[in-house]
Amino acid sequence: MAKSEETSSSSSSRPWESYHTVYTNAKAGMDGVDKEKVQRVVYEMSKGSKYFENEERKEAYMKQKIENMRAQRAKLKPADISHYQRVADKRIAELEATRDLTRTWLHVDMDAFYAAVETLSNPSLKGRPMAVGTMSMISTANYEARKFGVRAAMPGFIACKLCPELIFVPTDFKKYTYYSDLTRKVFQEYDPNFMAASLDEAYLDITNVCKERDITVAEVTEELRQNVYKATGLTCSAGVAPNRLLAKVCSDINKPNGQFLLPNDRAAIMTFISSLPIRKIGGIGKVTEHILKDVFEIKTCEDLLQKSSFFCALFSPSSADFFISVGLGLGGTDAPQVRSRKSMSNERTFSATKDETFFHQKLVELSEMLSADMEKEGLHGRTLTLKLKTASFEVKTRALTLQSSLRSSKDILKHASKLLKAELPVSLRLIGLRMSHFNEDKDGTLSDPTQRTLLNYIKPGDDNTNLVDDEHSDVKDHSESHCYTYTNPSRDPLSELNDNNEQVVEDNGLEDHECKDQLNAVKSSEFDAQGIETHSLEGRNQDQLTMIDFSEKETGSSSSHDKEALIWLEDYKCSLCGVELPPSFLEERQEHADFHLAEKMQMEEESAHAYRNLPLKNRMRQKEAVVGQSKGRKKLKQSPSNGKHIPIDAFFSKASHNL
DNA sequence: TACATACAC
DNA sequence: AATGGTGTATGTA
Repeated sequence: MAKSEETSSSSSSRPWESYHTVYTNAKAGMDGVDKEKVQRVVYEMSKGSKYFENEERKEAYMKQKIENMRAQRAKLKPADISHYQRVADKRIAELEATRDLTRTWLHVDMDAFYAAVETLSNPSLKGRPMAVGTMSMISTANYEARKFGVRAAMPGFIACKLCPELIFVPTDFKKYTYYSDLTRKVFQEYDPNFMAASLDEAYLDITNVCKERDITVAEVTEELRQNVYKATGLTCSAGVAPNRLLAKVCSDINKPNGQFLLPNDRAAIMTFISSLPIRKIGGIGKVTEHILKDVFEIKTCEDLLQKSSFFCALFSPSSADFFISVGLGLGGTDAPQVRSRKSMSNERTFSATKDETFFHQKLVELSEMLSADMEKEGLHGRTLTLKLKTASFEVKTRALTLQSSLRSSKDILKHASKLLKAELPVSLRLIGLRMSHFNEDKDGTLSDPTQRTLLNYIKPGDDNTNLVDDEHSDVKDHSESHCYTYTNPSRDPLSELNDNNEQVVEDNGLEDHECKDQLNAVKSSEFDAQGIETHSLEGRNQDQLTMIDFSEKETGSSSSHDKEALIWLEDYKCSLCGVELPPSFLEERQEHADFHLAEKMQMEEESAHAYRNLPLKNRMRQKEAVVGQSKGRKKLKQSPSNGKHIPIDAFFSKASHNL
């Protein structure tokens, strides 16, 4: 009753309490945090935004879902309930029979991993509140920052408000991967088949080590953590339990730099589980917690077992099994199997726009990235999914399954743009592409992984490629996304040419300057400076490349097209205006050509009389002007839509005749 | 198969 | 000014 009083008053007098974020959940290092203040600040910074509106929309949807479930629950008659209770009891017995207490699982979790690594490479950050990420999004915060309520997944500008002293460090996945590999070498000594869950988490079956070395679980765990520290200078926390689900819960208990052991004993497990809030369980998130609490008054894992009849009555069998298993303290104990990847994707966020030329450009980039990533793993896919996030944060996916699998960026682009066209017009803030339904590579054209030109150049010798490597394929990240402009092999030779280019050298100097400023402002490490340098270098090389492509082809083919005919340079760019349209855009290209033809005819007609009387010299000059214009456009290709005579938007608008 | 959700890090 | 990217699983139609 005290609770209902609370909720009813909060919506009117204290509006921030009804904005349910994830930022005030109990988390390691957040003990002394003034939650009410955090809640208020987050609300103040968020309200009125598109994001906020979307959160409200989602919240409303959830409430609806809860109401539906309540109604269904209310429909159950006493007879139904006793029926489902029998069903549940049977299922409980069956699941109980699968309990395996013979294995000892250890879950390791590095403490504030990204932040800790950054502090290692820049010790002046020690003891100061710091976050890894940007003003838009924080990946990790160190413990000093967490005291202020700053935490992962919080936007940086809100964190700033909570902690004005907060230092931001940009993410550098190369570094984290390097340290992650060091930790994994340690893990390997305890379990050669350990499961890497992410860069900073792993599951180890330490049953055998304990037996073989005849030492206690506690000793093994202490030793492992000590060895991780020796190898990396980083602390970690560990949890030990008879299954992975519980081990994960346990590793959180004495975080940071601590461990917690749950004995392989049923009574101990049930005691442990009984008071455990369901939200601590991996797989139970904000929504599930809310539903279980509001519809069934379930807060702890013990409650899960008490209310199991409802699961059998109202949830799918697999959900019911999951909830009951959790209530029994069951979890995975089996040996990790090698799972093949199911999908591969990339997506980019940008400031919301309706610019269809921009969309097209994004699709080109995403297609090329995705294609390159698939090639690296020798994959071909059959299902392509386009992901869109509208300016109002609504997420849409549009999928297409093909008869035969594909991988080339052109094919991907062709289908992706078809999917996108059907959605126009829209205002978007994100576009993504996902490929799934894989077939293994037949022709074995695995590209050599030595192609990481820039990485080698920037940070030599960071690699120990003989790591254990499980399914931690989620390690693709910024380091790779930065490289996408280099993934087109046909361009690589040119990029080397550019290294000797005078202008690039000059720009390098400029960039250095910027990096130093960054360094001072952020008090960051030299790695970061290099990261920045990498990024902007690529952008410039891209421009350089395009120019070179252009002039080469222009001079090379000028003899053959005395009528100023449109040709597709590099099979890709219009020789007349520079617009980029891959061969797969057949209709688009035809229209584009028609446009130029019409334009030319009109021009000729208008100036036919005067032109014919001009001396040859002037006619040449006129032609040069066209070329010069094109070159200029290439340089300014960051804003491609401002070219009046490029009707690319029209291609997108005419969605219908391509479907 | 298509799409939306939920979840994790 | 400003709220990410990658991957899996699951429910539903």
